[in-house]
Amino acid sequence: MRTVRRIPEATVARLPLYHRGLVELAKRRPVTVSSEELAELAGVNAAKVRKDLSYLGTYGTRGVGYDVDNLLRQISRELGLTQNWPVVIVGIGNLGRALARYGGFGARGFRIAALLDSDPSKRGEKVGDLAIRATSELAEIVRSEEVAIGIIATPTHAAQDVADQLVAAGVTSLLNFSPVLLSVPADVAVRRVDLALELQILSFHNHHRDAPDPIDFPVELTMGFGAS
Amino acid sequence: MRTVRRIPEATVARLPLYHRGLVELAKRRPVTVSSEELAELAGVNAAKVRKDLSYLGTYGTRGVGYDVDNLLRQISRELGLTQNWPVVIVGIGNLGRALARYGGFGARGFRIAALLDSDPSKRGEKVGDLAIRATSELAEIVRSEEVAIGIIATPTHAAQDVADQLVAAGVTSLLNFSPVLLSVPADVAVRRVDLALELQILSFHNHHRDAPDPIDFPVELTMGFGAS
DNA sequence: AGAACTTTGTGCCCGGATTCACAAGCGGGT
DNA sequence: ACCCGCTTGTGAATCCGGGCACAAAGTTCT
Repeated sequence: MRTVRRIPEATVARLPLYHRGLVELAKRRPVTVSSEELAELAGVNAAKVRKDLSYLGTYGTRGVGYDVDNLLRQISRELGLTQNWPVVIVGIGNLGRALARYGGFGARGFRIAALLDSDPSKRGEKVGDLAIRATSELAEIVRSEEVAIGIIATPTHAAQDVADQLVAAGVTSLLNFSPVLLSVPADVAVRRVDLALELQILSFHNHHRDAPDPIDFPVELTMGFGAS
Repeated sequence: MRTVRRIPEATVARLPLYHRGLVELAKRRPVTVSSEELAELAGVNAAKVRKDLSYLGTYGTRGVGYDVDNLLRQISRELGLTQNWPVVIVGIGNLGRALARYGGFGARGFRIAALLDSDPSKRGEKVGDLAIRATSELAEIVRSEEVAIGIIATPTHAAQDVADQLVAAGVTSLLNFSPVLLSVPADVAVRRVDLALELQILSFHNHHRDAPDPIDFPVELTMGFGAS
């Protein structure tokens, strides 16, 4: 085992799954988990679990499994969830409002620092226990609260402009709900959540289930994704 | 070139990107696109665009590019977007409401057939131009409207139960917004959108940007994802 | 007609990720 | 103290997807 290996992106994307599985598990049974059980919880292969966890270090005990509390701590540390990241939500329309009221963030290491919208008529309106503020306050808020993550829930046409403002203010990670491709400096991390895109992928599978291309034979539908 | 090749899952996930790019493009300039331009629009490599499109058939013209209208038609056909898929949304809380009012679905081949919620006090309430109905009507609605796609926006604890009901009613594709792993028959396609998970991945990158593990050296941050 | 240029379609290689399979290591029982 | 059973950690094989680079094929210009 090496000093500290670089963690593959695919593994990073699964760590939150293990994290959640362990949180659930910890409520019931604060002892140990085997890679087999954890794999079950996360919906992946047991060997993958072991390899993923081995990137974090050697925290398992052969013949026994992993100590739940310790593993949870290690994953949290690796994901940086020991600190409470402040996030700002820009664009308080239907989606922004829903995100603002969504309880799941607070429960998992994130704190909504501010809600911003460019529409003056929304100014001051309360959503949950935060008031909507002007986008002009963005830079000031990001600086004073040390916000590192920005959520973009604006209409499509405003997304790039908002992204630019967020980056200029010092935000280094963006979660983009608009269906456009944002152009940002290479050292800014962007993740996009595109709802219509997800439906279109499902549409593809529906379509090819009912009407497989004539020449094609009913090939095994490899639909393990999503759950996997 | 073969008869009809199986389309790789990775390609399927990109077809919607090309689709959107082409829709935008078609508004301005109804002529041809090169793989280079399309790659730019979708944020991917030009060779990848050509390879992806070659799975659909040979629709390009060497020395010229692809006919925008035709390509759009072919991609739509492949994704099954020529028909207007009816979808039901189950769980009309913050998120369900936002999804119900989100205009993006209708614009891209989907029609919201019904909004369902188990809470009797919401029964009949209008969201957009649809009234909220009882989950007991689910089976009837799915059958009569031939709904193939279900969106689960319920609280976490209800998600599996709702999934079971949807599957029992004949829905073959699920878009799951709850952070749990749904267990469904192998021939049902599931995609999960987990908001907290996305933030946790961003958290990882933030964390490892500020405080790379001491033993580790500041390795090149491979953050092309999301935008790529 | 032919040369010069453009852009597709794809063979090939490479790197990353998944999975298998097994040796190494730990605990419990005798 | 030793053996047996269980579970981790990881080499090795495989699979899949990305990207280069180039031949094939079309267009335009002279």
